[in-house]
Amino acid sequence: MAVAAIKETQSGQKLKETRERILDAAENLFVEHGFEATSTRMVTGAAAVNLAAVNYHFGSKEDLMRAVLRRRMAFLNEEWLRALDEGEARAKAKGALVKPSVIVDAFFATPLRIAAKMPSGGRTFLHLVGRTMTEPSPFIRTFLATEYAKVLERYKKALFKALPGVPRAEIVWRFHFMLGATSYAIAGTDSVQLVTDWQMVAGEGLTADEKLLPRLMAFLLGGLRAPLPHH
Amino acid sequence: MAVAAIKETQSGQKLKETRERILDAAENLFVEHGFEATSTRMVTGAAAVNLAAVNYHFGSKEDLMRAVLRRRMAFLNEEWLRALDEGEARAKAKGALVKPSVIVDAFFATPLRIAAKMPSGGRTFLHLVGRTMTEPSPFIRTFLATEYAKVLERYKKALFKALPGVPRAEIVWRFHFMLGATSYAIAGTDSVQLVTDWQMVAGEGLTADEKLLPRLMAFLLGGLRAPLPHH
DNA sequence: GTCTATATCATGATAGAC
DNA sequence: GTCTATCATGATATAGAC
Repeated sequence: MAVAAIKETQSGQKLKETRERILDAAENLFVEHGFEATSTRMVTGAAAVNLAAVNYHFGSKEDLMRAVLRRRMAFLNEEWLRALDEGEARAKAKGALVKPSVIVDAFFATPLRIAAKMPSGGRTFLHLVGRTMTEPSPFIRTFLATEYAKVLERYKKALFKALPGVPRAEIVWRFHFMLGATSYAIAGTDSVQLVTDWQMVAGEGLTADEKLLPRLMAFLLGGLRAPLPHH
Repeated sequence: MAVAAIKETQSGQKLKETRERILDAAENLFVEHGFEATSTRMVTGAAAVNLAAVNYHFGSKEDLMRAVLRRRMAFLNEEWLRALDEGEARAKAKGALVKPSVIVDAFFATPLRIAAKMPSGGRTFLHLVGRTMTEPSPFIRTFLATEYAKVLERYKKALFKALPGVPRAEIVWRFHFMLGATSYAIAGTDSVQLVTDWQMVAGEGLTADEKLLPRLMAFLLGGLRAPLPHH
């Protein structure tokens, strides 16, 4: 192997490692303190890279945040579409409509299943997904809106088809309620400590319990299937 | 009336007005941008008071945030306890257990009813309540934890009594899910715009619709009453 | 490509005149 | 009680050495 090739490989790997270290550190800090309260100094310090590295590799702090989100959302979006495709294919094979419970599972259980398969248990990933849903910074909200748009459109249409008797406005409302319940449960920002007299590992929060998934799904489906309110 | 008395009254009113103006401006800005992204200069600018006024009247930016929260939470806590007292008194008069739906209504509908009675429609108040539930700043979370502790303890016990057959852990989980659905719905931070093909006043968000309350209650009760997941 | 050093600016907070 | 002036600090971002 030529020396030039080795140098290129090393250079490429080193570069990738630096970028990745920054992304990892930034993800952790953004999740823990939020975007605004996290400084680039904290990021470069935690990543053990130079102060200028963030701007060199990403351009700005906002662009770093977008890169952090994009890295996770790309895979999440793929998995969301894959899960819905699979549900629809199964239903088609049986010649039946897709059940609402299948759609709800495909959407809301997918992040939890991704997290469960991640090396660290994926708690940071879940916190990221949940916390960003309530970030006030406008650029994050517009970024998420465009990033999620395609997937959400597909799920919305799937739910409309699966619930032909239900007014569409009601379906949309309930989808938002489900989103709220889920993002709060996985965000790890729960300041309401109701759990003191019931065993829970200290500091681990709701997401620590592996029973979260069945519990959450039961709740969401109960809410989705609830009788319609009087008009 | 003596001149001294007039002066005292004027001075007292002026003081109250300045403090209140700061609190109003801070509430709006904290709700819109979050605590970290809001500077004291933005607050004093919006309140049209001097830059030093925040520190003079409140001590620090954190103390200002606590004052903003306390001003609303005090009344909210009272109303929460009053609503639960009323529900329990009614049930006692009938010699029956308090129904879970009464407890859920007392807790989750109370902020919405308070907001509806407020002059501006109380949207800022709702956003404040919902938004602070997911603020990452540690001092806000510990403040909320202590501020809400007493009320939450009472509601938790009421729910345990009202649902004698249900495992307590399940009740606590579902209370958290209900909290998440509600705070997300009222926080006004929804970046997931699913509502494009269904009429909604631009920029008003979910809380603008006066149908939110019945819709939310139907969803929450459906979730609370859902069949328990398999263990 | 990477880091040192620094430019530029906004922040929270305070001292002291009035 | 209110204001002006200012402090020390920490922020993002960049210029230029290596």
